[in-house]
Amino acid sequence: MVKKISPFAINLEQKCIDKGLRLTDQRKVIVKLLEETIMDTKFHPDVDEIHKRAVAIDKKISIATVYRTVKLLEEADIIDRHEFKEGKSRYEAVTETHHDHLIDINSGEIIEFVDDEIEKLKKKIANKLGFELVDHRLELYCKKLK
Amino acid sequence: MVKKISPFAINLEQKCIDKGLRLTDQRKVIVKLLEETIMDTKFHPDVDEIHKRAVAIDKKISIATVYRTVKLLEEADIIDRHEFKEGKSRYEAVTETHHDHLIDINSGEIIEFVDDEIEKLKKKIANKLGFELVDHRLELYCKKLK
DNA sequence: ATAATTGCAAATGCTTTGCTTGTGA
DNA sequence: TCACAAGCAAAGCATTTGCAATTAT
Repeated sequence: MVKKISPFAINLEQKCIDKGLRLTDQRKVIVKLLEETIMDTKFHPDVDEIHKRAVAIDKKISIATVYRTVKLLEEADIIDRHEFKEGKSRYEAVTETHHDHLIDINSGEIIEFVDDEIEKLKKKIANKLGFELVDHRLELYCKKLK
Repeated sequence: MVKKISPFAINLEQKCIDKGLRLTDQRKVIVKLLEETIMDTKFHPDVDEIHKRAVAIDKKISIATVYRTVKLLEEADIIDRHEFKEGKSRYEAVTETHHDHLIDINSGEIIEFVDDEIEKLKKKIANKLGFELVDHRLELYCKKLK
C-alpha cells in the first residue's frame, strides 16, 4: 500500500498522518498544543506544561500518555527534545532550519537564533577532528545587557 | 584570619584547601581520582564511576558522599559538571581555558577541543541579541569519518 | 569542643512500564 | 476485528535529604 505524503505539511497532525501514526483523541490534543511552538518561538513546554494544558481540553489525558506521545513524536522527527540545565526535557516542533538557544538565566526566557557562520564552523571543527557531524547543540546562558 | 592562597595550585587538594574546604578522608580520595581528568582529557567519569573507583581505595565511601562532594566541588569551581545526552552527569577538573566536547555517537568517546573562533562567535551572538554571555555549552555528536 | 561531614535508608522528581481495558483504521 | 493505544499504579533511575553517629580543625 502506497502512503500518500504531503511534502509541505503545514500542520503537525498532517505530519503524523504522513508518518502513519494513529491519531487518537489524546494525540490530536497534544499535537495541537505543540503546534503553538511554531508561531511562538519562545514557547518550549515541558511534559508537565503539556499535560496541564491537555487536561484543560480533555481531562481524561494521563501524564503517561503525554510521555509516550512526546517520545513517539520525537522518534518520528516531528518534534525536538531539548534538555537545558534544569533536569527535565522541553519540546518544540521541528523546524526546517537548525537553530540554537539563548537562555536568560534570570528570567528563564528561551530565545531562538540562527547563525550560519556558527553552523559552518561546527561542521568544519568536526571534520578537522576526523568526524562527520550528526547532531549538535549549542546553548548560551546569558544575562540581559543594560 | 587571612587565608593563604596558592595562585598556581597544581593539584585539586590544594585548591580545596585554598577554598577552605574541610578535607576528610573521603574527599581526599574523590579529589585524587578527579585529578586524573586533567591528564586524561577523555576521562569524564559519572558518579557511579567515581564511586566504584573510590570504593576500591576505601570501601566505606558511600555514594551519598560522592554526590555531596561532587556538588561541593562544582560550587567551589573546582570541577565542571557536564550533562551529555544520556541523562546523568559527568565531571572533570576545571581547566584554565574553556573547551567544548565532541562525542562519538558510536563509541561514546568524548573528545575535548578548543576553538577561539567559535568562542568569539558565541560572545558576538549573545551581544548582538542584547545579552552578556555568562555560560555556554557546545556539544558535537559525531561519527568517525573513514 | 563543636560545627561540619558521613552512612544509611527513605524520599524525591522525572520518566518508563506492566497490565487490563478501550479504540482507531 | 484486533493490533495498537490509554489509564492507572507500580517500578526505575539519578539524585537529594533527614537523622543519628562520627570526625576535622
